Amino acid sequence: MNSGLEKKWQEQWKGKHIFEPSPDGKKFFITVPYPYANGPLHIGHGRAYTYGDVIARYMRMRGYNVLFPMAFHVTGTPILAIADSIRNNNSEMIELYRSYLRLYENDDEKIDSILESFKDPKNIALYFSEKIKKDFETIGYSIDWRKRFHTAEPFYNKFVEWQYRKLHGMGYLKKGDYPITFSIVDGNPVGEDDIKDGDTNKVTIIEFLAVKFRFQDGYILAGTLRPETIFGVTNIWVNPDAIYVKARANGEYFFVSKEAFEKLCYQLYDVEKIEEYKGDYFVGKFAKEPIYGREIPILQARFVDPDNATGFVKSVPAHAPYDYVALRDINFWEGRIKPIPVIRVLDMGDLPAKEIVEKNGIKDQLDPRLDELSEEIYRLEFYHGIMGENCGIFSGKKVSEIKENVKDWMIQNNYAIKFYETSRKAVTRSGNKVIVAIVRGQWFLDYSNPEWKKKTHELIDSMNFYPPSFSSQFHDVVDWLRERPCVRRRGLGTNFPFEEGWIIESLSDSTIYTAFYTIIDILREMGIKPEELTEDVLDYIFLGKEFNGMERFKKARESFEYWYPVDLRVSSVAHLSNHFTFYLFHHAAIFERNKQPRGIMVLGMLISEGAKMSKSKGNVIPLATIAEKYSADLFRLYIITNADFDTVLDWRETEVRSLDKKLERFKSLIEESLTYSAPTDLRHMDYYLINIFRLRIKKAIEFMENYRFRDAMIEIFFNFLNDIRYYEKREGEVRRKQVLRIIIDDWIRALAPVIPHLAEEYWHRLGHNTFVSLERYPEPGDIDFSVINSVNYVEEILEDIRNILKVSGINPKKIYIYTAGERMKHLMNLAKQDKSRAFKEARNKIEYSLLKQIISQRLFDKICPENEEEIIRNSIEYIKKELSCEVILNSEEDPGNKRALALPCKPSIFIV
RNA sequence: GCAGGGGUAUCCGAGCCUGGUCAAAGGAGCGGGACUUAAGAUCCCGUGUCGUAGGACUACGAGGGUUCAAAUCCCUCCCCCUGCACCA
Repeated sequence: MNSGLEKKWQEQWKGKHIFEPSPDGKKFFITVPYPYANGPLHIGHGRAYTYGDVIARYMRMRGYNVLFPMAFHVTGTPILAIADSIRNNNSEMIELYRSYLRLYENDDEKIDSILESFKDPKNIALYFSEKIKKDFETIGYSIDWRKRFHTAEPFYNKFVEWQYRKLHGMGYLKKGDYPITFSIVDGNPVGEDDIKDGDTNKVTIIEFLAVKFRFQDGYILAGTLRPETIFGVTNIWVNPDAIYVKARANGEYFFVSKEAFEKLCYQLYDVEKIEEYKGDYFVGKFAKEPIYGREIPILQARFVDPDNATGFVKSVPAHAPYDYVALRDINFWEGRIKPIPVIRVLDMGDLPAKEIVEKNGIKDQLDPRLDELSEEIYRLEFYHGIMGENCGIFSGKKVSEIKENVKDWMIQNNYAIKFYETSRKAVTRSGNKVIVAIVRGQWFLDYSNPEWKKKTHELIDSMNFYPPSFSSQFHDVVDWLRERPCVRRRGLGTNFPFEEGWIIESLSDSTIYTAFYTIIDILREMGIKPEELTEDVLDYIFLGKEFNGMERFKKARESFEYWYPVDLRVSSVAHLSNHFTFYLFHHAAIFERNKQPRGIMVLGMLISEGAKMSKSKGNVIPLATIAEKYSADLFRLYIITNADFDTVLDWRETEVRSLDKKLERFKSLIEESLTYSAPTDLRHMDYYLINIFRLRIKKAIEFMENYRFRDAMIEIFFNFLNDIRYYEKREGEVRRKQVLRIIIDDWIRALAPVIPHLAEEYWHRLGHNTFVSLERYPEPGDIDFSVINSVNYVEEILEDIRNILKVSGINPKKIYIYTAGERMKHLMNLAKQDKSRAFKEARNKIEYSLLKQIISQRLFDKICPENEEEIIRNSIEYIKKELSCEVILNSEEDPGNKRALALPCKPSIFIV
């Protein structure tokens, strides 16, 4: 809508390089996490950058030398996977990308050729980073594009490598085994994106315990999530129709289902199949439970799923509804099995499973309600259960306290091994089964290191958070972060420096890159080659360690010294428990105290028409269409004003349109004033408008100092628009146009951070030839509150009169107003200090009841003008006009006997 | 499960940290009026209940409590949302 005007100023800013600062004066360094460049961005991404930009622009106008850079993230598998899909002619992916390209291209042939180029992942990253940059320019962000880079560049690889050398040197890297979701057919780990419905129905990894029951020359493995009930095991369940396997692993023989065997191949070492059986082979045979060596029977049950855990289930009929019902179905194996209670719960008998099953009238083992009941009993026993006398060293302990200990104890005594299973049956997008595999030799960032945690806690204590409550949340996250795998087998990114064949994972390579912004353009400008970024060089630049030959890098060192640390990092709450926290950890580890982050601003998420944006709902709004469809300034104004920064922001078309009307109103107010000049003979209402404007500016600045731009804009945009409307009501349109000229310069500067294009345009049309973007933010100046108060006072009287009219239904001919005399003022002042003394001074009933009113309405706390009569007299014409009838002030006439009832600040009123 | 956040009038959404000035900001919607040939836009008034004088009553998820006074502080319960690890 404004695209011509907006483009004009964007080009001017760009052409004059006004957002490309050099070290000079007091600095402010603000960053927003870079986006992943695998497609067009939507307005959700725009929220963080808009906030960042508004702050950047505000701080610039407050006299800071502001750096606001950005770059592009390309690390990881998604871009690779997209290129693969396009190469494999995956029609879904091709259509998706075709639709993305249509946002930017209208020539079908060109789209095809670009799609063709996407078979190379680098081209996807390059194409979209270029487009994202263009989109951002259309929103008017004051970004310093000289700092741009992407995370697969050799320069960046050197930087990340350096970081990992530092971390390794400090002992913050670790190596070990790690369970992951995995596809056997693809031979790859799979992430949420690779799993069918993985985004809506998450798959997590569940750690089962596979209990070892001695059977023939090996062990039957029975999976369980409740190891503490092992003491009450009475039998083992097997599915008679499933296929089972005898396998060798870890030097022992195991019996498990065929499916479990496949999983174990990826969880244990050197797993080998020896023989296959049908499930009924086991039925009626015996195995030995590991604790006491009791012989227990193996029985058949249809509820046993061979594709869940090991395919054998240990049976604890006293506490597991499934087991109880299955045993009941076979008449407790002709009475030879008796449930063994091992957990006591108050208010329940010995056999909770029996109780709950009978209470709910469960008929057989396929009843779907059994899942819920199992859950219920689990909760009950976990939180309120005590281990019985037959539980060895655990007897008498609370279940919730020893559950983990039982697990450890069983593993240590070789009674059981771990078995990992997915939380639900899952397949990849191409339909291949997902299992849990253990990665050997996985490298981790050791976030559990107490010394590292301590440093990070200290950092958090030294920082500012917006909103402040997030400080404690960060402490919490730091406390329970554990080892985090930091390398992957595939994807774009930086090679792991300590072992071939690994790539540093995408979140792990994006922790301290804000430091890189300070030097990247200098490296390029000076023709420095990536391979020159040796450990010595980067130690010098970032840590100040001198070395022979450091002269060449002096400029980079100085730039880092000047700009670092980041003063404010802005991003959405989604980054809290990952990126933001890693950002803090890594800074705490690597940089000196005075180079650690100073502030973090956490934004709420953005939804569209009341729902989370998603392709399936069709409510995703691409950033690319915003400037053209609405105008950048309208978008920015909406983002800033429609919700507090720390709450959910809902993009609603109807609300955008209604905001647009407000913006149009603003535009016409300004434009209508351009041809007028300021009046020289200032009147009462002129002073009112000037002073209320100053007051609004003052409040706005106070809000903005805490980055509360919404509140600030409510003052200087919405409320002030209302002030102007009120002024016009009282003084007329022409006068309004004239008087606005007095404050128009200040007003435009005040709004410039949020609506920079309009501000720039009007600033120039007012005859200035500087950029408003580089002007100083207005100062409020002295505020005369008496003018403001007197206007409010008159409005309160009007409100009272209207209320009386409404209730009484009188059609007024004459209105009498009486202001309070000195006597009542005196009593009020007394009441403020000493209520009982005031009552003593009351001379009569009327005074007494008025005093009561004063106290109950707390009139003495109101800002009450001294000269009430004069104020009303000055506005009497206005009052008459508003009520269209005669208004008589402090007349000798007193037809309603109201004169004596006047209170300070609350004149009495009589209407005929 | 673990952690965090929330439930406010027709709807969206402020306020609660620092209790009173809160029938509760700001929008949207709805009703009435002005303007207009009309529609739209804009502006004004109204929008819990009752009330022939500026008031009273009932209200801020439910239930208790603290207090002269609670949407705001404390306790219990119910419900909802977000993140949880290789996914950027």
